[in-house]
Amino acid sequence: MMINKVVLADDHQFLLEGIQTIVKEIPFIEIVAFANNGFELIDAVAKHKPQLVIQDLNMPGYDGLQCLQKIKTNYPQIKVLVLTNYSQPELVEEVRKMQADGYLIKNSSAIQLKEAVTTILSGGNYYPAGEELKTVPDNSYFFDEFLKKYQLTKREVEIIKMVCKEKSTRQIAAELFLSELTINTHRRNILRKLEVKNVAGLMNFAKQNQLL
Amino acid sequence: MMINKVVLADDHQFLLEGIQTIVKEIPFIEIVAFANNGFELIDAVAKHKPQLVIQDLNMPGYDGLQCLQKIKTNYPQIKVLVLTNYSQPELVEEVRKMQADGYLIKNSSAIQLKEAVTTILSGGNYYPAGEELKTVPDNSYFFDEFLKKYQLTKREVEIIKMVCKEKSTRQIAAELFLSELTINTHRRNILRKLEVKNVAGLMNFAKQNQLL
DNA sequence: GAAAAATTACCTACTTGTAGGTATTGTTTA
DNA sequence: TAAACAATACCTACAAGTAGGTAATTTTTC
Repeated sequence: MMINKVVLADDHQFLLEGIQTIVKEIPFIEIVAFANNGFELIDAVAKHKPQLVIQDLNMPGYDGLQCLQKIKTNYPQIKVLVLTNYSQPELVEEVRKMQADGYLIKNSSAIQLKEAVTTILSGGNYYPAGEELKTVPDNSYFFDEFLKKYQLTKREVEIIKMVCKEKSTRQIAAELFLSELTINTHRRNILRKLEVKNVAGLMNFAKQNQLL
Repeated sequence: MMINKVVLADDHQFLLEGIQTIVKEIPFIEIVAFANNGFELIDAVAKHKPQLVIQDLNMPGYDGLQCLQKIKTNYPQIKVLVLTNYSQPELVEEVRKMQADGYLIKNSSAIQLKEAVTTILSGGNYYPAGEELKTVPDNSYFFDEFLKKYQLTKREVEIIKMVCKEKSTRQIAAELFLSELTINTHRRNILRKLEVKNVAGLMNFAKQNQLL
């Protein structure tokens, strides 16, 4: 079996890393390039002629749909798996029309991602059934990997989100029926794990990782 | 002279408002719809058949280029003015190829925006000369209007940006060669003007207004 | 040139966040 | 069933941010 070349494109650096750690576990796969925006993606595809492109929708420059179209027009043999935050059914249709070989919501599980990749590489399609699109349990994180990387617990992620919504320690404690001291501990652990030193740092992390 | 119907599209609510206040000062203009993403834009165009569309590139869902193409394919008589943050010359070419009638970097002046609109509505094109694309002085804000709305001064915007870069009051003071007490005052005024109560609120504002 | 606005600066007081330590309980997993 | 981890909670101390007041100086605007 030949080695399959893959190009990854996502404008969020940390997500790129998360996807990478999952994808490179799949046998017979080599990741040959990363792209942070549409321009880089088009360049990378032209340069490496990969078997598979895994790409985000909604990147700066060209966006994902635009890229998809370009790739499928110029290199119809290249497979494309589309990732997105948006679980809008309209988008699935657009993506399908443009001949993408698969579609995955970003917070799917690592297993689903691997399934999608192997299915597509062996010539199949990977589209979620209508039901799956709606039920996205908060714990089936595709970003297990990403959470593992930063060692964040579910509670910590929950608190990060609340801090980003401008809530104070006191408010968070009240909403979760916990002691302020507990929230304090969580906040301290969060900052330590993310290696940042204040709320601004925490929010920048959250933004870069689409936790918001 | 007939009234020209205009549709505005930008995914940043505050920017929509800023653009609106400028555009509605132009005579013989009626703003018939706003869109926060590509889907809404396409819907609005189909519904209102405007004379002019003013649209952001880089919106969620369809992006700007995609929308532009759809509009120009289905309604070639509709004029489109493209706004963008990116002063990438590659994009100008793409936009021009797709038959847009004008292109404007978002932090141009209000006067330039008005010029662009009137030029386009009287049948002309509005594209920046190569030079203008590079020299974007920080004070020629197209968002005078937006700043006016929140009454933010240049210094305040500067400090907002630094706070968002995780800098403490002390660090900001040191970098600007000012007293910490002064930065304190600025921060207090910023929070009051934006009607938020902590760093998280400030950052959410900055994010929504693309100040980062 | 006068008026208005922006920038700078100080004072005080209080609230919130950051940082270190430790420890108990419950849950997950090897 | 141990062992590991997550979640809870307390203590102390200090740093940083928030909030009110006032006011002098410089810059911008009319």
